Amino acid sequence: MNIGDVADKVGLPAKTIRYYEDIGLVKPLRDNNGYRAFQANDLHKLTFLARARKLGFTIENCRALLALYEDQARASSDVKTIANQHLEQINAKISDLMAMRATLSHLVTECAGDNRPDCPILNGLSETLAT
Amino acid sequence: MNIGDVADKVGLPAKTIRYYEDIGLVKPLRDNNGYRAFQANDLHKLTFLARARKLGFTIENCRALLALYEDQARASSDVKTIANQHLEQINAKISDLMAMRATLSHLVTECAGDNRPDCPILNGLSETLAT
DNA sequence: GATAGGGCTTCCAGTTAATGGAAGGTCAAG
DNA sequence: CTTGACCTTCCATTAACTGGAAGCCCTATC
Repeated sequence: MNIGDVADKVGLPAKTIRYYEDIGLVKPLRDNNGYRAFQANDLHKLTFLARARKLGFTIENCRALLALYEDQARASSDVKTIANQHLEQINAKISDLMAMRATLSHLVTECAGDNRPDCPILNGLSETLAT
Repeated sequence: MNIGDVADKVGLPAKTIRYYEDIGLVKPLRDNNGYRAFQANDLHKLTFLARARKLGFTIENCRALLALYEDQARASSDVKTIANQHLEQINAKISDLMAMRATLSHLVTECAGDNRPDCPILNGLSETLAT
């Protein structure tokens, strides 16, 4: 299967698939004309990658997960460890963002948002923030 | 004031302050020896930048906010618009992350995490995700 | 006066995960 | 045989820094 069809099937841009080949995540065969010839196994891996990336795993985590995915003798605990670390990072990001939101929405509600120059948002950014 | 002292005061690495000069956010004077000589106004701007960045504003947003900050005739509504757009982006990111967390933690709770190879996390990533 | 240290300077390269675009080869239809 | 849609590679760019090399400057100590 050519790259365009693969892109449609797995929901990744062709550019991204070429990039994944560049960094060694997939190794499609080549036709005589030089076109990439993707096999069923390549499609599985790309689908796997698309989903793992959508869940926010880094490329390096994806590489590790893919290796485990292909290792029939893997221990599920290895996978769980990676997933749990990632969950912790997600939680940390959510906390960060919620703290930002609290501070910023507090500033926004205090701002009249009119034609006058007096602005609690700018004041809040220039004075000490009660974070 | 030299860059090291400024870095300590405003809580930004010296590297970052030089970078901010590179992209035109601050324009410190220079001493005869070529060292940057930061004035009180530079410190205010850098403090402002540090706080806005900590709230997740992009550099370009910071540039716009800084311009408004220095514009005595600004309308507070201009600031509020930027802040509100940013709030929306924060909310969108939080939603994204919470969806990721839901899917991933579901997969994780189903995984035994033992020595056996059977792993619902990898299965979930290779099959269709119930996102 | 020599030297050692710490701080300062510039400039170049690398990070993440792609994305955009140029120049050019290939294929199927009409 | 030409047109248009694919495909190829390669280079540059994105955001916001960060790391490191090579080298100047300043102060203190021997």
